Amino acid sequence: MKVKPTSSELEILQILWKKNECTVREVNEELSRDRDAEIGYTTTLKLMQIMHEKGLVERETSSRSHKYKALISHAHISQNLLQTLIDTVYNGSAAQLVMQALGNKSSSEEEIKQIKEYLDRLDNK
Amino acid sequence: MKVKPTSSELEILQILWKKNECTVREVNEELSRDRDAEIGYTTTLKLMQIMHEKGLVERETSSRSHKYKALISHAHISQNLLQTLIDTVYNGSAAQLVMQALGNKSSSEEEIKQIKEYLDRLDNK
DNA sequence: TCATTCATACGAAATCATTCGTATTATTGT
DNA sequence: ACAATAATACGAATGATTTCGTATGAATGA
Repeated sequence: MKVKPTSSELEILQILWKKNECTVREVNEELSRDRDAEIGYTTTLKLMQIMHEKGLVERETSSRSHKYKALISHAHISQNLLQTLIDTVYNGSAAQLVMQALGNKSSSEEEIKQIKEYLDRLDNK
Repeated sequence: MKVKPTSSELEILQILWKKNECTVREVNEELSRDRDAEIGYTTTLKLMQIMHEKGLVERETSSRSHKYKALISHAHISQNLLQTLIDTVYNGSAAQLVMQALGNKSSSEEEIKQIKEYLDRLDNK
């Protein structure tokens, strides 16, 4: 149950989650856009081949340019990363993390309303 | 402004934050306790020397066994890691992260109450 | 057809992080 | 005083991740 994608692998998974299905070229272009530097095509290819060996992605090889898909869910990985962060940095307290997350300017009125509703729903169980 | 401690460095920072000031030996013992394997003294030493070069820690060299202190705050790093997680995994939405964090069994009644109070306080501004 | 283009496969260099061995020097207790 | 103990410094092995070059073969179009 311990899936630990490296940080490059995570970047690629992001893209696959967003687009659902991708060729290496698509991923490579997206990747080069995300970082500001250009990244070699074969670099991306190699990474994705390794991910395939590890079982992180599956691929459709019927057409010449293979189509890749993520095999682990976004929910699964994010849950994992989140838990790791809570354990290692917030000393196990989800509340602490939550409060820091909300302390940012990045959370709007609307978001906070959503969260309150969510908490109310949690309460009613 | 981009401080990116490696994962070993982060482990050491945890210890320094908790104890405020440490010798290499103290860190080494704590570290060996945290992982279940023994870790060589010089390994820890080297790591801390590198952290010193990088400016992650400062040290007091007046006594024979140097005293190390973290130079970056827990708040700063955790904010950073959190923001990275939100950006890369939750597509910039703190609310999404918060909801997933609270969906765990790891958050107790008490924690949820705390968060609600916190949100109310946020509202009154 | 055949040169060009574009895909995969794969080895290996480059980089970065972790780990430890050894040398050297300071401290301590008998 | 001096053997044993314990600290730093530092080079270098190991291991993991990232990057790319080159070989090869399939598709494309002039």
